[in-house]
Amino acid sequence: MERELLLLGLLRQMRMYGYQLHEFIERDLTTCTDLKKATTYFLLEKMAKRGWISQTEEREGNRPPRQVYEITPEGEQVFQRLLRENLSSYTPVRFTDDIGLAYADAISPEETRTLLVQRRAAMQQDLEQARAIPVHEGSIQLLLDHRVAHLEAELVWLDRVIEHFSK
Amino acid sequence: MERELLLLGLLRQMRMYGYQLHEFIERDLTTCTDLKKATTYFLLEKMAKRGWISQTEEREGNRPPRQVYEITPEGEQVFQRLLRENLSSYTPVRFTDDIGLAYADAISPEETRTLLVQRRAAMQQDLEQARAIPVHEGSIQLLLDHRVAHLEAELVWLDRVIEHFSK
DNA sequence: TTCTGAATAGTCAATATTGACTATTCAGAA
DNA sequence: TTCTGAATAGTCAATATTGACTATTCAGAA
Repeated sequence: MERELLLLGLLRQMRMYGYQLHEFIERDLTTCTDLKKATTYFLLEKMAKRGWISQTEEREGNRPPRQVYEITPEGEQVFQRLLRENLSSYTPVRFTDDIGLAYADAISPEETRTLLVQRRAAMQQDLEQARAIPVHEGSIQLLLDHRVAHLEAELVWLDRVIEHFSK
Repeated sequence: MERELLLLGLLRQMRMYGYQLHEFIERDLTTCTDLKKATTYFLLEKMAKRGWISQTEEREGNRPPRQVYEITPEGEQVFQRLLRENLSSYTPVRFTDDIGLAYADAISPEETRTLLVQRRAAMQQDLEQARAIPVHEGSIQLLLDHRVAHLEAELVWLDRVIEHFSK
């Protein structure tokens, strides 16, 4: 239901069409979810069927008509419920990158170390990118802080791991 | 491909049947992935078709026959490739729980705070559970350390967030 | 001996997700 | 004016994932 919450929350701020929603999520909400375009359209269709959102065909200039989505009162109810559910509960993060670590004994410590140093560089770069994002207003800033805090902790941990494979 | 790496890595240590693999993953590798039973069987079937693993029907006592899976030389090649790929690359973590935070302005700071305090309790409990796990040997310990380090950083951040909604 | 509920081992139809494609518009270069 | 490649807006068939179910065995209680 997180993806639904995500879409409802955006539509709550303003009516939008699928492409627009996907663009926005890709640009500003990648830390929360990885939502592909086709999935976006699928979810919008589903939520429209359930009456959470309404769709209106609209055309602008010469462009072909677009489905513009708007949240319904029922959708607002669902949003309120999902929001409280989300805020009050905790979903453990999955570290898919750790799978390889579990099998690190399959190759030499030296090679593991070399590979992890590459990983570290990518992480460092991501951290720098996160730090470069200008300060946002409101609660969006919390997400940005989260990303930075998380990556800093990850780097500390990864350095310990690299150390572990350096003997 | 992470799920495939996960399964290949386990089968590399010993031949197993689907139920066994799923049990093991559920018990010891939940931090890495959330792999449902049905998906496990689907992936095993797929990898068998691709020749990464072989299946043998076996029976034990009165029980109905089971498909026992074993890694093939080709599967070992794939494992080696996937392992190096995994170790050298970095996949940003997705914080699905942050979606709600992005929309926190939809409800009062007081209620947000109350809800987040509940979340904090669940997180704290998870941390305590993580700390209670006895020390493992080898690289599995790295994953446990990771979980603890991560949760500690998360708590620090969440406390700042709760602070933010306490004014 | 019979019953019951947990553990074992899986299947299947419904649902969700994705990569790769189509089709149009538009801005600016040639 | 024509061409080209990026941006816009979406679709669709193939693939992956899941919840809810079936079916058997087994240990111990009654």
